[in-house]
Amino acid sequence: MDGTGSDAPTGALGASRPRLEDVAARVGLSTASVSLVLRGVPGPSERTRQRVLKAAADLGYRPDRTASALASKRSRLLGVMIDVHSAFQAELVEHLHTAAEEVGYDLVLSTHTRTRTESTAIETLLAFRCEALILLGPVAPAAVLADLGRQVPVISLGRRVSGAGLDVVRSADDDGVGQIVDHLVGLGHRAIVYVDGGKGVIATDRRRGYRAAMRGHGLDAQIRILHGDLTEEAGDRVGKHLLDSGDLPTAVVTFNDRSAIGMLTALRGAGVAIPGEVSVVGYDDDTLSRLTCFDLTTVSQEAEEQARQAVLAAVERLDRGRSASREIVLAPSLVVRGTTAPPR
Amino acid sequence: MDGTGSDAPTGALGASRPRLEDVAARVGLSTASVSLVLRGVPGPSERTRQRVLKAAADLGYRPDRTASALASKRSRLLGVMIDVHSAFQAELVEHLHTAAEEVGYDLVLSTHTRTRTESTAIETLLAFRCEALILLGPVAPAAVLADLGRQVPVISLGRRVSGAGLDVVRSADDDGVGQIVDHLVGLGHRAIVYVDGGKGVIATDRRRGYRAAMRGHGLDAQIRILHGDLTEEAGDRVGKHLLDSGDLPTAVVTFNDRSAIGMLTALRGAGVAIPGEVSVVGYDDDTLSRLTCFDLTTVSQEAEEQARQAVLAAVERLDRGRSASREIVLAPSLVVRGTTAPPR
DNA sequence: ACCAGCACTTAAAGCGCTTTAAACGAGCTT
DNA sequence: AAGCTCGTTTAAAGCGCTTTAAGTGCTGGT
Repeated sequence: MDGTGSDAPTGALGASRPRLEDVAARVGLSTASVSLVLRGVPGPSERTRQRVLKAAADLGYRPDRTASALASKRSRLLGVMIDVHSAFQAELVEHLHTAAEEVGYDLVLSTHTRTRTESTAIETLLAFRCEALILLGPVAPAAVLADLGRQVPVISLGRRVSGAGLDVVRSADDDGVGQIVDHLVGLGHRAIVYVDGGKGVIATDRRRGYRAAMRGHGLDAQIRILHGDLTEEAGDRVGKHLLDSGDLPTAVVTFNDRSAIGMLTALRGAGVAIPGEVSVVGYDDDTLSRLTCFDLTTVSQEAEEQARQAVLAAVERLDRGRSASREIVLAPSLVVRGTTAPPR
Repeated sequence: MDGTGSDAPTGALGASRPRLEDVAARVGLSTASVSLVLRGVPGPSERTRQRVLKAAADLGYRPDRTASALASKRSRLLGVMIDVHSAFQAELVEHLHTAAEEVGYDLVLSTHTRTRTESTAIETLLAFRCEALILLGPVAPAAVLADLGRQVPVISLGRRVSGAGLDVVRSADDDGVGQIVDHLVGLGHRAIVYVDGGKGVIATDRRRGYRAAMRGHGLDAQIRILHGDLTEEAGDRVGKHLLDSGDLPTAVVTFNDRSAIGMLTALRGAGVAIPGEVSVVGYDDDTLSRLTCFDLTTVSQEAEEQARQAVLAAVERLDRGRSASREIVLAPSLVVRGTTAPPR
């Protein structure tokens, strides 16, 4: 150790690391044998296997993905497009990682942001030669996704895409909202307002779920949908609007947890007791919603299961030759916390 | 369009896409020329250039990163390790993306989670042959990072790492907290409590900043530090503790915005007017803090500038041969919003 | 005419790995 | 002794690109 504090490598790829050939030379075998051993392909004798493994370890050999991808024409890479700002998607990524690892694939993440479009993110994934793409809540038109799906297996996670030949893994959003309404009605609520989440496919499903459930309980007349979007901001705004209108419902259901948190803050800030005077419910079971300071009743989307199913769908196409598209709809589950109670 | 909904590719890499050779054949040139044109290397004539570009476009040619990385021994990839759960890091990633793009590099993201250690995340990055690593708030011991830095240029973003030969880009955390204290004292506060953020390097710096600033104002006797951590949970807990103690200060400074939000909720929930009775300040200028429902006074870390500097540091090492390590310390800036006011 | 110099263009040798067909011995038959 | 099989190993041909030295055909100077 020279401790000069300035001995970091400067060149492109640093000192050349050991190659397959170096390992082979060390044990006096061909690179072919070493390759077979290292990939766990049956063939080499036990003795060879041990010697190779030892040599590789001694040399600190680590295969070069780039080279093996090129040679094998398999990258064993799944491309994941995310919105790096979404807490829920962050959670999905975590589960995708473990699921992919279990089946021997690696993930490459690409994010779309205000300054980076969805298609740029996808381009990047394609340039890495990902074998399949898992898109989290893609917003691109179905036709575009269908096109993409013709080049590479595509799994849409969270968003319904009909007739595009893609695989879809999602949870039954309408059912989720239905469960919320059932829960509230069960507590005795009737004046249940819904704060909408915009014009996306998911928002449509949830809104429909609200309508259907209200009608199912004979509350057609009580259906009341307020304009909102995906942010805390929207919840706050709608909350203030409700307060101003002087026509507070006994329960508010919002498109997602973020919106619910805005709503919560607006109402509490105005001295409204929750759940004493008004019950509030969100959707997503966001990390935020679990905090004791919010303690929000919400709906869990079973992130782990969705992730597992998405990876499974990819593997079925890649390794098991499935070619027909599949849609997997999971049942969401209500998580009752502290923001719901019988109406006063 | 056959619209059967089941025509997605099933094989490993889908139908083989056009190669350099195909483009070359189409214009009757060698692959060498095409490669030169496509990479914008000077040499080919204008006429050739045009024809190649057209042919490539017609064929929908997209270079194979894997192959070119292998051949050129340059991946032009920067590895970024993030904690996918952090909103602030998400923002950094966004800026890193644009900064990297400007200098012709691409990013590969790897995340560490509860189930995926920091070193696994780094291994992945290395396997992709990233030319430099940008680690967001790494927690590994300095010695480990120093070791890594011997293999590949490493930039620690946000965390101070002394004498390990790495580049560091961070903001002056002590100064940031100092600015907060100055602001509060300027408003007339004296009883200013600090809620700590644990035992990390960053927490240490901020705590020190608080102490120094208090002393600077002759408020040694008022120094009061409460145990906390990085979560909303902690803020909430400490807030309740303050309420119970019956000894409310006139201002509370917390380690980060998340903690501040917990604090805010706890105090408001107990009917304490903010900023009327107590002022609250966070740190990070988190997306959350900007919401009208929190409207938190906080300190901005200049995410964009930090990202730009980190990429610059990498490029200096990779393309400009710098070998001495560098530490870039940016000045944070106070963002005054609605949770601070003169004491009652 | 001849060659130097210039502007382009290209053949060919890899990059570090995978993969396939072929080679090799050793142990069996017949 | 020739022929077979079987288990193990390997030579060699790529994967799709980059890169370098060597080519080509010009022009213009002498």
